[in-house]
Amino acid sequence: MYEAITIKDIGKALGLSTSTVSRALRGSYEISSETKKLVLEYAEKINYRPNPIALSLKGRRNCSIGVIVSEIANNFFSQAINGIESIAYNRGYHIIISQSHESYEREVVNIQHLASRSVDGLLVSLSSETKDLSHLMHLHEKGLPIVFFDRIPDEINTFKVIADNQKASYDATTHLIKKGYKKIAHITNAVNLSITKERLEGYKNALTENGLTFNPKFVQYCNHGGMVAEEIEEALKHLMAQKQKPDAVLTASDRITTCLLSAARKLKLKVPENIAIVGFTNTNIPELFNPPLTTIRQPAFEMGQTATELLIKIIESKRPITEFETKVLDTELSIRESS
Amino acid sequence: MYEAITIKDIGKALGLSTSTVSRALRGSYEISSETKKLVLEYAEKINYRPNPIALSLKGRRNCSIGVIVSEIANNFFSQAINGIESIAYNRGYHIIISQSHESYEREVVNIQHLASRSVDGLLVSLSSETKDLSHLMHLHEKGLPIVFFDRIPDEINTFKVIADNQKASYDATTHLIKKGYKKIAHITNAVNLSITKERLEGYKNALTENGLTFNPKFVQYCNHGGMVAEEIEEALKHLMAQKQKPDAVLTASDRITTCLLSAARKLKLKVPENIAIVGFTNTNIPELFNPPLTTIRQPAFEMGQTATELLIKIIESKRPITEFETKVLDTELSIRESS
DNA sequence: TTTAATTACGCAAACGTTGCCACAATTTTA
DNA sequence: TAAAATTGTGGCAACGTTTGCGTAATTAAA
Repeated sequence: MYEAITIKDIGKALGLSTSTVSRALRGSYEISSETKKLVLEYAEKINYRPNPIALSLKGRRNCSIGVIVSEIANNFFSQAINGIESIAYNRGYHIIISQSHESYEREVVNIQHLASRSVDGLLVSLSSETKDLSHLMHLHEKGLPIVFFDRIPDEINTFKVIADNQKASYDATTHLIKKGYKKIAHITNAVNLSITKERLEGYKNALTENGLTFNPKFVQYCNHGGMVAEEIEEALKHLMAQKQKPDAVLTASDRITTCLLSAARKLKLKVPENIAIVGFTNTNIPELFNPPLTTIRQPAFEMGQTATELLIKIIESKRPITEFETKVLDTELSIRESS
Repeated sequence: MYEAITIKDIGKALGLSTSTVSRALRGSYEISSETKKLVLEYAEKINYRPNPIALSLKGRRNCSIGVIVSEIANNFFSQAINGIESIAYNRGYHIIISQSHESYEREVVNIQHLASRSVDGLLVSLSSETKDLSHLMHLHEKGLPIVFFDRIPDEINTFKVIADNQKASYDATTHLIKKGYKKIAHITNAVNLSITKERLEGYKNALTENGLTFNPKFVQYCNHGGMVAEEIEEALKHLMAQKQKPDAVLTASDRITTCLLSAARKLKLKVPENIAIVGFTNTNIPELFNPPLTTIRQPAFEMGQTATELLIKIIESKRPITEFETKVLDTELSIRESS
């Protein structure tokens, strides 16, 4: 369709074979400098661009990175993607973004699509439904570079980048306790996500270290991670229907935090008088909410950058890397009027 | 690297030639039903997936759509992308998302990358820097299906999908006038964008039809469309430094709207007492702002859906389509306390 | 029974590129 | 002066798939 210029056309025009042209373009030492010059100049003139598809077929790198996240309509992920892009662009890589919408099936399909289009590496944040990792394990074993960020698995040994979730929710919970709240609930993501476990851990630790007992009924899991507003409303209703009503909530994701504020308003609960809110969110405008939100901000941009640097390191490494680490980045607690 | 199963492997295992296997898989009439069954079952068993790269090289469709927007960290675009995906997924297409970050150069590079990876079609919303359309024109002439949405060009004749921007800002401005505001400013996007012109037009019309004179000094253009917060702050300062100070502002994009609210707060301006705000934004939570925002909501999801349906129509059409139209979808004005 | 039509399959080329091997021409070494 | 090494280039296979053409075997028509 787009009859692009090929190496053949150049060869024909210059009376050279395709192999000579190919080598000339790649600057091979076995081609005379006159021929090289001739080819290079002509290629430049007619604006020749190698066909990446043909290169992929040949199994060469094509300088593209696949990214899969659950939702781009999420401040954390869109900021992380911007971080990813900022590094990728400078290093000459293109990124291809895909969403799982928290669906295991979509995750599998999209990852397979990316792999089959032979991206050079994958940046993955798992969907909340994902329990079986064989789709990724398989690719990883075959040598496809993969770096996980935010929502990471235990089973695969590679670079991982996360925020210090445990410390973040420990600090946030401690802040609530210091403010005098004693019945602190936790509305969080799907139970199997790494971030859920880490954040729950920090929350628990803060409670017990401050002499409060952990009440499992105060933890509400949202399988859709806030994508379905009703879920959060239900969670809040559940909490408020208990004889022990919470006086504060720690929320574990961008959407859960805003949805909860919305739900509280619907249920005519005043924030923070009836219920205080501290939440993980990467919104740019926490102070514009009513009331201004106390937030835990993840270093999304930096996480994206770090993950990408590590991925490119694997991709471009001469020898297989066997020593991996998990980078843990600090979060930022900003106290405002919602708590 | 990922030694995937090929048609050759199937052939070898079943004692058939690759051509027979290929035809059997595609259900060709010249293959006996037994052979077909044999091949199909075996392929299913070993989970054969055709290599999309090889297919692309052969010039066939590969069921992928390239999407380019300025920023995914923008409610309008992320919702539009979700609309795009909802249709694409059902029709068996994958989408590949790319951002221009309002940069002409990035737009060109990314579009070329998408085209060279042989996507079947392109869904484009122009960057605010884009004036020269030759990169797209060229692809369009070669027959690559393209559908524009939101930020559309005049020069290329194809399907386009937009919101009724003119009516939207006409109605919003009229609303402000009815509320008694008389000095209405307009903070908008880069001057060359289609949406900027359309929205300015509606704003002007509303003013003149209500006996107010249009004051060019009341229009502030933001080349970064709100991606740079300082830009909006500057714009507001400019407006408030005039002897004729505005008493209301119509903002023309997601980020401009929220940034303006933020800037107003910084400048100790009360909303709506000192300055009323009505803005284009697709935030899910306009009522959570302080004050709740009067918004013009674009049907982002539907726009994405419509654009995708049209694109697939072009892609799958047997004969070239020559009759194109521009779909105009209605917006929704929701009046809240900011005006 | 001979010829024609049909069925079911294989061979090989093509897509754009790379990389191994071969080979002629030139230069160096013995 | 013959043999060997070097230089610059072309030929060809390969990546995975599709497809036009050829053909053997079977069936139908004459």
